[in-house]
Amino acid sequence: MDNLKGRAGEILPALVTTPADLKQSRQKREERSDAVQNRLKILEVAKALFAKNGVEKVTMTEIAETACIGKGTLYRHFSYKGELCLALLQETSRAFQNDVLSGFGEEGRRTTALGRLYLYVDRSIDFMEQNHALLRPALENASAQHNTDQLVAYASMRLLGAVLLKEAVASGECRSDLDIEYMTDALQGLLGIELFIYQRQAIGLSVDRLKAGVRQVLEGIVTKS
Amino acid sequence: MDNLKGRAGEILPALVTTPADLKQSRQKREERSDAVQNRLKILEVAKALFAKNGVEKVTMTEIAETACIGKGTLYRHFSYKGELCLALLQETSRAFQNDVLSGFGEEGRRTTALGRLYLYVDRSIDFMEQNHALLRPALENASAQHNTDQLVAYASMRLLGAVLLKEAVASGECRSDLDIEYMTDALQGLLGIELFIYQRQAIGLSVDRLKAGVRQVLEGIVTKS
DNA sequence: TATCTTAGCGGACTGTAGTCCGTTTGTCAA
DNA sequence: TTGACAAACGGACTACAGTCCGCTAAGATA
Repeated sequence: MDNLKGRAGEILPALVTTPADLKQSRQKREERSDAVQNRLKILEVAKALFAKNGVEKVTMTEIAETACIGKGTLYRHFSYKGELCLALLQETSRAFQNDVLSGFGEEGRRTTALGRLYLYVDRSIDFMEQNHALLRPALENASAQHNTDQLVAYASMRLLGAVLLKEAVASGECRSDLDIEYMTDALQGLLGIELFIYQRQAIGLSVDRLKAGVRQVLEGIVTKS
Repeated sequence: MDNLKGRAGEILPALVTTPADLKQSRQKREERSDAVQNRLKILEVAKALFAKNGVEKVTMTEIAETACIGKGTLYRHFSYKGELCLALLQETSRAFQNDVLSGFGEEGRRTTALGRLYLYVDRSIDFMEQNHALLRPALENASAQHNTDQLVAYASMRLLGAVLLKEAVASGECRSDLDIEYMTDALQGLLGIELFIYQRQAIGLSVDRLKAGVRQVLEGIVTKS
């Protein structure tokens, strides 16, 4: 398994760059026109099938057949269902990611480092609420898979949490003996999609309750005053 | 998806009772002798194969072939690999579960409710360290699956955390406005096997660091004195 | 326009999960 | 001991994931 430590530098830029962008800059030839067409067709078909039958129920074979392409072609574009989900999430994600990266715009600028950490939590939970159907398959087995996009997506989120935590500690708002590295993962755990779905659907907690809950945990590491 | 709320009463007794015990008390006829033999053979073969090739690599088909039984027979006993892992975990689990249920013996009696919560964390992490290879397949997709044993195992752990948290709040050691229900899930999240494996293997945190980390989080909800 | 190169295509193929159902056999009652 | 019955067996079968590799045609070159 890859060790993600210290890869922050390479990962961050990827956040604001789509895989397509990267490919174009790395490769000599552009993608062939039929390949572009097929990619679009796959995404279109997948989107429709997911909407109709639910992500879980749709098989890769079904997608290939519906799109009238061979399985080889499908797998050339997306090596498993999660990658397809990730691609469908791209548009939505970008807005979210830019928001986080920009420091949450005006709202973020008006508050402290700790405030931005809270904003990060709220936005993450909102994002999960809106996209959990695609997020689960997109991230499952993230640590086991060796899929680059998935690792990047996961590591990016982790890094953002780490940065915000570090800032909050540096600004003196959090206890200085905090194990930031552990807390980063703990935060990722609390904001994990599996836990989210369990809490929302099996336990029935509301979005606001989840936000308040994470906040309550974070309040615990705040410098006592 | 099942709502687990309020099922505490039925779940707790199951913890100290093996599936076999339950079957015996519920059914008229005892299990047929050839069935008992086959079950033992399957467990034996699975244990050996898991040890030799790693749980991930071993397939259900391979287990059936090695045990010289039909696939139907295998699936009659264990409907998927995780159930097999759960069965193999039974012995080890029981010691752990009894320990928790007994209130951590002498050590638990000498300390406070909060102390027992910390003990619970430590023991859980130790347990994961020893059994993660079987625990991951045993619990994966726990929320999605409708497997009874799995739900019981998961819900039992959740309940124990809830009880210990409640006691700690009742004894005045934790902030009284704590959202216990949320915190229960959060604790489950922090003690989740997926996060554990990620932190241990991908990030490389030590067992002691994990214990200390969870404790740091819990210290945050402790009544300030 | 003709030729060449190779990215991309597609479907046959392999391996696994999991089901189905006709057959076998352990157990119990007479 | 025998017959009846259901529990248990087992392997053929279906469905899906994912790979492989020979073929097709896009588009670069001249």
